[in-house]
Amino acid sequence: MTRARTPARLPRSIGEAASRIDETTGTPSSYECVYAIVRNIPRGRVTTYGTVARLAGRAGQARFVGYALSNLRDGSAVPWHRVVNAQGRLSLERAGSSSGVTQRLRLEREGVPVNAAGRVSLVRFGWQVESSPLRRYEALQAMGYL
DNA sequence: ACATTGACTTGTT
DNA sequence: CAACAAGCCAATG
Repeated sequence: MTRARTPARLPRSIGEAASRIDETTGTPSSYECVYAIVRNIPRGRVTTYGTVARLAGRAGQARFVGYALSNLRDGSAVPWHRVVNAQGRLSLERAGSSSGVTQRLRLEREGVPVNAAGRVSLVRFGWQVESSPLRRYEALQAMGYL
């Protein structure tokens, strides 16, 4: 089994949050920091890969977030369907993944409309954590990871 | 060790 | 709008 690895760029306290093991998925702990943020996206809201990356202390590493989410196994409790790309589109649909249907259904079930082009209004349904006074550390603190 | 590949983003044309 | 380029970085062969 792989040893818990702490992302080098993260302050120790955040790194410790990241090292919390998710036994259910058995995923590498470096992904756990990403999952921690995603778990805090409220029902009926969506946010972008880039925003999750920023809150996870990985600004500019949106791809890493996508990679982490792709590593989730089926049935995970992490609400991955609330993460869309910067244009408000469902990346899974564009990638031709069958999970795109699941994402669309889950979003619509919680009141987030997806239009025919596979797009969500970030203005109306975007998670507002960015525009709040909360910044990276404070956001994590508020979420109980510091 | 090197190249390729993504559930990405931003800026430029 | 669409297409392209550059930047990003862990995983994979």
